[in-house]
Amino acid sequence: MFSVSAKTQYAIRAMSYLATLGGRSATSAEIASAESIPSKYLEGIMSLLKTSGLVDSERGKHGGYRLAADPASITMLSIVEALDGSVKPVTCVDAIGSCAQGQGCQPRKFWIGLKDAIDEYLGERTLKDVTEG
Amino acid sequence: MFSVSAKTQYAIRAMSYLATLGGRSATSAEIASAESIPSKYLEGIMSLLKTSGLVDSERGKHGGYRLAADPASITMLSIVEALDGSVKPVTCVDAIGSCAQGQGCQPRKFWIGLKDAIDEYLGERTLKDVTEG
DNA sequence: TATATTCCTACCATCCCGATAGGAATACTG
DNA sequence: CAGTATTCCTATCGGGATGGTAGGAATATA
Ligand code: FES
Ligand code: FES
Repeated sequence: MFSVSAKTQYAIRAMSYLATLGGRSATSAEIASAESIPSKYLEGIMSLLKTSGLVDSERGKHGGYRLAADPASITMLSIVEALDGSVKPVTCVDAIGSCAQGQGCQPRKFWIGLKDAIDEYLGERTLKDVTEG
Repeated sequence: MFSVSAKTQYAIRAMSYLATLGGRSATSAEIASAESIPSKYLEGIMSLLKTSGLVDSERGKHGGYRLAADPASITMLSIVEALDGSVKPVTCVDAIGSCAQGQGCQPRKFWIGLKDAIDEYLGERTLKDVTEG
């Protein structure tokens, strides 16, 4: 239960690898090789990270990816959300009525509390913590 | 991300309904009707709850289900685990080496910390809290 | 015997996910 | 300009999980 998608695990390992380079840039292929990630699959992941503004990219020869910010200021929550979207134990977390149960049910507050607990854990740890810890 | 299966949501609503009966027993059909759950699907869910010892059952005419314990002593974690298994952000939470990454990777502690945070939240709330709150 | 229920097994449709393929756009190099 | 290395885009595929249904066997009551 609550298993994390391979996509997100890959993304975090990739970000972690970039963090060890001290600002140097790396190609998708280099990261894939270093972290044992299917190379072609990683390309798509890096694109998502780019779209979310977590990494910067340059195309063409000598292109590659680099972190867009300091590892200490990139929260794990931002990485997770970039790939799998925001934490939603149930579909009605923000808008009540978006559940199968129209008007909300008893356990709803409980699920929202769970979301808050997860968000808090993910939000207060940074890429730096994870890479060094 | 981290969405809860319909199965588990159904189970919690069913347990919550049983909790309101004050020890009286209810048939699967009654619960299904009261909580708008596909009746035949709920049958399977109730069986799982039975196997896990969370409810008691009686067969035959005038059979049905009742809570096996006081709502205040049934943790939400026990319900969740009965249906979707234990919380496992990554496959190697207990046994290192059971991940694709053989020897463990940097983010592993981070994932285990997440598991602990979720387990704590689920473990310290009871069916009573959820049904009344 | 008739009826109401739990319980068991099989099945199905659909969606999601991890992964691959092929190429277009872009940028550097000589 | 030609060649090459890279990001980026789109399409596709196989497998597995998931939500849900069907049918009936076992069991208990009346
Ligand atoms: S109505 Fe959304 S969780 Fe019950
Ligand atoms: S080795 Fe299990 S999470 Fe990385």
